[in-house]
Amino acid sequence: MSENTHQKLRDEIENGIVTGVFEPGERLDEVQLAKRFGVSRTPIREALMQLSAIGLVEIRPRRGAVVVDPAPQRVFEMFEVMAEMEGMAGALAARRHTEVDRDALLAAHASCEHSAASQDADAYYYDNEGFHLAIYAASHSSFLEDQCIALHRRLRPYRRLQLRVRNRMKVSLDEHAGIIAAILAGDTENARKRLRDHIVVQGDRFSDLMQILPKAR
Amino acid sequence: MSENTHQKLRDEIENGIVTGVFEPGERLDEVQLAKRFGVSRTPIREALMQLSAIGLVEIRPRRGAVVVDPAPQRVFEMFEVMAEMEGMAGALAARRHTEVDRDALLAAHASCEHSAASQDADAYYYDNEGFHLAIYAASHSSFLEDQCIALHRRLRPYRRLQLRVRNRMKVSLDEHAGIIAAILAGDTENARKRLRDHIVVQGDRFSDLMQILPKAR
DNA sequence: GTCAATATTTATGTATACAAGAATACTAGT
DNA sequence: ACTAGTATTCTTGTATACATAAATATTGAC
Repeated sequence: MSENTHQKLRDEIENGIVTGVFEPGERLDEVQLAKRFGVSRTPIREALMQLSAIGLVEIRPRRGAVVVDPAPQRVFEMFEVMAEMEGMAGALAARRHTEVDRDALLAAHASCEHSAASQDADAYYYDNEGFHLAIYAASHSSFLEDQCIALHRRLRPYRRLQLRVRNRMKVSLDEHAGIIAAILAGDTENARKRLRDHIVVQGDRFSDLMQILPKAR
Repeated sequence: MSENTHQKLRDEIENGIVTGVFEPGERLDEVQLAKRFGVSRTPIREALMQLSAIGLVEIRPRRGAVVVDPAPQRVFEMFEVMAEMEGMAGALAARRHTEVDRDALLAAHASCEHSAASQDADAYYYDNEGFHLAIYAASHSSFLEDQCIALHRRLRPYRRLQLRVRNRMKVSLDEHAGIIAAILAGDTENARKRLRDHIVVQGDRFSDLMQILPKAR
């Protein structure tokens, strides 16, 4: 290992959790992970410590680490907060966006249109992320951007499920169009409201998804 | 050490950073900390890992950990986000607070009045924290509450400075009264606005404080 | 005397060893 | 056969050892 291993392990494991390689509630055995990644327990533990600090895993004393499995109520709250933060990012973006930001937003939106047109849910999922990242960047608040990215990341698994909902891509795309228009027009409160609703809708749909989720496991 | 050491160390070091025992920019030497707390480097490192995950320290590969010293711009952004989150908590509290919450809010407010009356800045600082915690709790969103507490904690050092500003206690108290009234009246948007402004004012004052800060070091 | 190249030292990163608590298996007694 | 108590195993938590990169000091040349 040439460079800092625990950093990479942190990313690997975090990614594994977010993409479902490690399922919620799953026990993360240190020696098992160590073998898996071909390292000793030390960097594994350091990675798990970091993940516990950001709330992705829970470490119970003397009983090891498990992937947190937030109650539906809590996930709903996370969407609620996400909605507010996205709204804030949109409001700031409306006020502060530069020409570079505008081009990035339009390009991201175009990508979404493209993948929606070809009915490619995976591609749309990816491009949608880019769209939201562009908004965060346009807010010109690096702290808000960091916070949004972190929360967005944690909600990934739940958001991914939502694209399976019928017609969601089309609706999402329409909402994006309205959001972009509001931001580029400099209409802060409209941008805030539209983004907030955009996420809240996802949260509302979430209750439907919770009905399906248990079966998937 | 009978129980999980790294957890305690994490809290100790975090507290040290937040209260100024470890100054921003200060290098956190592992062996030094290990000696200081009478443990080996291992749990110290695990504690530092956790602190780096929440952004309180920065770990540069092979170059050790330092207490992060956010640029003024970034601190301002943190206040901006804090304002929005507090506003959200207030809005939710206005809608969802129970009788227990109401009593807690009134009690917290009474404590603030008391310490303000006796011109005790330290006591007011403490009671003020209790007031805000009561609002978070009344929001009945455990995730929002956690986020607010975490951010509130990180802004502690900067907020502490602000009470030195002349008359700040009196003004703060008046604002609290308005906030409580809005929450108890169930006026969500008024509560949001008042709380947002309450924090933003702190942020605005912050620019003044940045002029003083460099001298203090 | 100053700068550069090299040697030494110091601190971090990772692995391993050891200690102790929790989970599990096993044995004995009813 | 089932329960309770004990023994064993397994895993985490902490300490220590070793390797390696960065920082510092030293020496030599100009």
